[in-house]
Amino acid sequence: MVEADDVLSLASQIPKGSVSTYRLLAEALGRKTFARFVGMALSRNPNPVKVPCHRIVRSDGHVGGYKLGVVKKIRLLREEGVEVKSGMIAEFKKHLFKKFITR
DNA sequence: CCTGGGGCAGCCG
DNA sequence: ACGGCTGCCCCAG
Repeated sequence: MVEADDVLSLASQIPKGSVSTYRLLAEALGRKTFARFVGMALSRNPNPVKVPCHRIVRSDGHVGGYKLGVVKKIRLLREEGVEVKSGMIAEFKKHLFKKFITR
């Protein structure tokens, strides 16, 4: 059974300056159809300090949504060194983190 | 480019 | 507790 906490646990593994995707988290959970649920789980638990939800974007490199406002999400990413242009992550692949520790 | 359907844990009535 | 709808999405058409 996959729970919201599993999502948060994976999300917190993303290092500063990197980004990952809803899809990758879903796959790390072993359920590639969970992308939507991943977003909801992050939204449900707004813990900006422990869980950097702003580092999670859509699989096509588009920024995606953010409970506290997309504008804020973009600002946070920029502060960490990830440039966002026209709603897209610049050099998406370069910043992409996908080595999640699962168990 | 836009549209629709899928998937399922949570939220809300 | 019960059922229906939703959601920080994804992909095929």
